[in-house]
Amino acid sequence: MDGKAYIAQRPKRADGRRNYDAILAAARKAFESTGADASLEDIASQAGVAIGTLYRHFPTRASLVEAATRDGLENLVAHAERLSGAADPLDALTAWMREAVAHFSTFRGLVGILAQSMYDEGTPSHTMCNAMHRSGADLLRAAQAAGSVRPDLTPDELFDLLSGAAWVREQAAGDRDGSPRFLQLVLEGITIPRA
Amino acid sequence: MDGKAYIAQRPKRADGRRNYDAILAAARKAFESTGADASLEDIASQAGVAIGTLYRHFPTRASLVEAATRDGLENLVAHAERLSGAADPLDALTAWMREAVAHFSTFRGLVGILAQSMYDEGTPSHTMCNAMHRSGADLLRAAQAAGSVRPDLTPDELFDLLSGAAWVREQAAGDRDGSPRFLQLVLEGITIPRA
DNA sequence: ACCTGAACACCGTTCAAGT
DNA sequence: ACCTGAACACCGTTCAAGT
Repeated sequence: MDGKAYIAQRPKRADGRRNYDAILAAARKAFESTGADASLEDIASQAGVAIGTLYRHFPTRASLVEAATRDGLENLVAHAERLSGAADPLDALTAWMREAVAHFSTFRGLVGILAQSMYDEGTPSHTMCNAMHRSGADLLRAAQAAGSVRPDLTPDELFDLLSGAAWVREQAAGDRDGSPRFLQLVLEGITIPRA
Repeated sequence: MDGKAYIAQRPKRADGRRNYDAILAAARKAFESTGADASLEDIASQAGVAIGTLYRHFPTRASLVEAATRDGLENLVAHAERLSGAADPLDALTAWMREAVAHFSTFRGLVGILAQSMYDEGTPSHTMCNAMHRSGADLLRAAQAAGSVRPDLTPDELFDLLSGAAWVREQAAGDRDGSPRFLQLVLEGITIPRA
């Protein structure tokens, strides 16, 4: 709520940096196989460090999740900037939306954390969520200005749709992944047919 | 996976039935305030019984969730049957969809349990999910036969859309509930304008 | 600055003893 | 048939002692 969330930083000392990296690698693996509520003790032992070391670098689970997803979400924002000003703003928006859904559902439980972080300043991922919100809003505005997307759709609504699609994807066990179709239905619902 | 999930039954002996009911009441209250992962010990103590008694009646958390939501979801199915054969099949479908979203998001975590139960037979809520699937499919088919809904939409996809809307609603903290708008966008996306 | 691991707390789950 | 609560297991979190 007060924008004071702790953001993990890569240490300067060599041993600290080695452990930091090992914990992040173990965390990504554990999150992907077990979900965002994977055991922190397992992660520490997989990384070959004591549990206190994990807590020293990542005082909360949220700070670990933030650090584990930071690069991927930064890429998503960077890609949006590359797409902005594209020849076809609708193509740009839909391509970005597909990518966003994939990133949001990197592991089970992530999209819920991101959805909470979007409107809670006291959360480590809030800053990144704000950046994504801006990126998405820019692409949306361009597509609306081109007359390709219904003009009454707000950025908040866009993110609800993206999050819903990502959540459906995260629920899907292996085969039955309804999210491409989900997103397709959403897209056909919000786009304006070329006359 | 094997359809052998334990379904809680209301005991015949008076003291057992009293405790069973008290546990269910406490569970509903706890689920609504804390979510589906509310502490079972808290629920037991709120109900005025020992933890062993809770486990006797509800051997798994899933069986308690199933029992706590059984009546509400039965009503949803019953309502679908009343709506079937309505004068306007599209109105019937949309009314039912709104009701379904409300029921699916009775408390935080429920829609995830239901989404899992839909395709996992080894789960207490699977039977009820099947019934809801049938109900929704009937209303969908009627609306499609009337030419009101795009004919390529499958019941599975309908439930993905409903679940997505319910999940958005469950994430929303108090005020910002995007689910009515979410559902509205979905509905406008899947319906066929009357010519 | 950073690491370790024992210590504490909390909660889920089981089960022997009881009515 | 049903209830109780102690006992065990597991895991998150902290912190004093160490390098």
